[in-house]
Amino acid sequence: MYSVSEENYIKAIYHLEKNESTVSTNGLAARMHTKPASVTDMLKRLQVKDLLDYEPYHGVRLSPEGRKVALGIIRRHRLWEYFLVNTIGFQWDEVHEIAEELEHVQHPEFIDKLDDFLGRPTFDPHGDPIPDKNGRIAEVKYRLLTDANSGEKVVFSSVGLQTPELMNMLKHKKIAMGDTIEILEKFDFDQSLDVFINNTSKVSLSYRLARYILIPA
Amino acid sequence: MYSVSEENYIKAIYHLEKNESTVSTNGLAARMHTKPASVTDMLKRLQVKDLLDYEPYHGVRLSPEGRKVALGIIRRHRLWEYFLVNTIGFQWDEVHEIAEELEHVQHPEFIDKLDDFLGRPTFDPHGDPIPDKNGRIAEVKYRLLTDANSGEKVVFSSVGLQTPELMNMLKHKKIAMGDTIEILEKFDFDQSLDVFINNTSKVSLSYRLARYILIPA
DNA sequence: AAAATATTTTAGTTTTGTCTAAAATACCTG
DNA sequence: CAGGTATTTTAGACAAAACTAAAATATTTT
Repeated sequence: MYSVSEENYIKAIYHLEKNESTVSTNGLAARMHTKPASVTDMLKRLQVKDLLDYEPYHGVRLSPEGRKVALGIIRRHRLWEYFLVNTIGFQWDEVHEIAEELEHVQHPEFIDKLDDFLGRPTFDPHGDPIPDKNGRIAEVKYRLLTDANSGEKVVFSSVGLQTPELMNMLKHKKIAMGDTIEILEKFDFDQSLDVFINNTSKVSLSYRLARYILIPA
Repeated sequence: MYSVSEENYIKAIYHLEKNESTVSTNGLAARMHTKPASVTDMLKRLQVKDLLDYEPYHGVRLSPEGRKVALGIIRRHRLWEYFLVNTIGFQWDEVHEIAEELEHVQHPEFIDKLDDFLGRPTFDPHGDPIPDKNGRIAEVKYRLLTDANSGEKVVFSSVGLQTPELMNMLKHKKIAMGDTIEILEKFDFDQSLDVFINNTSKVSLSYRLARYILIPA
């Protein structure tokens, strides 16, 4: 249907739209590890295919069709992540790259069968909701760990970013999804936090790290 | 590592080498549904990458490295076929196309984990042997159903071709892998066969069809 | 062995997706 | 609001993988 490259652009736009209302060429280029000129080229192609509304110099938004395509890609990605962790035993922090490849294998009948086999899961191992076969997706509200107050005891429920760098960081600090985090102290000086993990180990988290640790709203 | 297109050429050459000792440009073009000129282009590229030995006008053979790559692709293809049938419930005649896409997802660690999860199977649902992680593959000898004698009772063990057309044909005749086939009569006129399937139903098979039904040697 | 035929390669295009350098537009600041 | 900076687009190239048409090489036939 659509090429791997086209799908990756659609997916990136979808994710960027969650933060900014309209997506910029430079923003897309940064996220895709490509140059702004290449982005412009692709946007023009995707515009023709009615996957997005693109106004030169004024950013881009997904069309309804584009959003549908995006949800399909995200569905495949997250189902595969679920499979990799719950079926064949990967750690939750190892699966993003592999799912990134698998998500481009289309064949709707196949994906639905995989979905059934997995038991129609609604959340992937990172805490992100999985769209169902009709594109319906749970609206989940998280807040950042940095917004929790001193003394609060919360559950690590999702990550705000999925790079190997972040995964390494978390592994090194021995913090995993589902862990209980108690805020011991918040430092004004550098916004860093001291926390208590699972009532067991005391850890210090920088502001930049804590921003990507999501907890229930 | 290698592109999808490169992998498909490598795989095709590997399969063609099983019949002819050296593979022709036209033969490859036919199998790849492409033109001879395109094949020549690709052969030159693959030659540079040391995946094959190519002598202009005199055909091509895989290099040792090329053979290694081919076995990796075939391993992935057949593991996925096994997964599709035995894990998520596809019929054995529906899985070839999907595996054709999945086989190009690399990530060795992932494939080995999948292999472990499946229980390191040695044969795929079509009766073809699956290379292990070191590229070792069972040497299986089959003969064609057309070589069986009248009165013989044999087991349908593998197929000589994997096209939707053949799969449809077999489904229509209600013949599946593992079935017992008794040769009732062989007709000299058109080389067709009358056979008895699972001691139950009498079916007539054309020579062209029976040639693709493989039985233990 | 020359002619006819079949196979294969070369040459020149096309499409997709990328790039760099330069031009155009938007925005920000004084 | 004019000038400077930042962002975005255009123009022109390139590589991969395909194509068509024409040229080159092999094979087969007589």
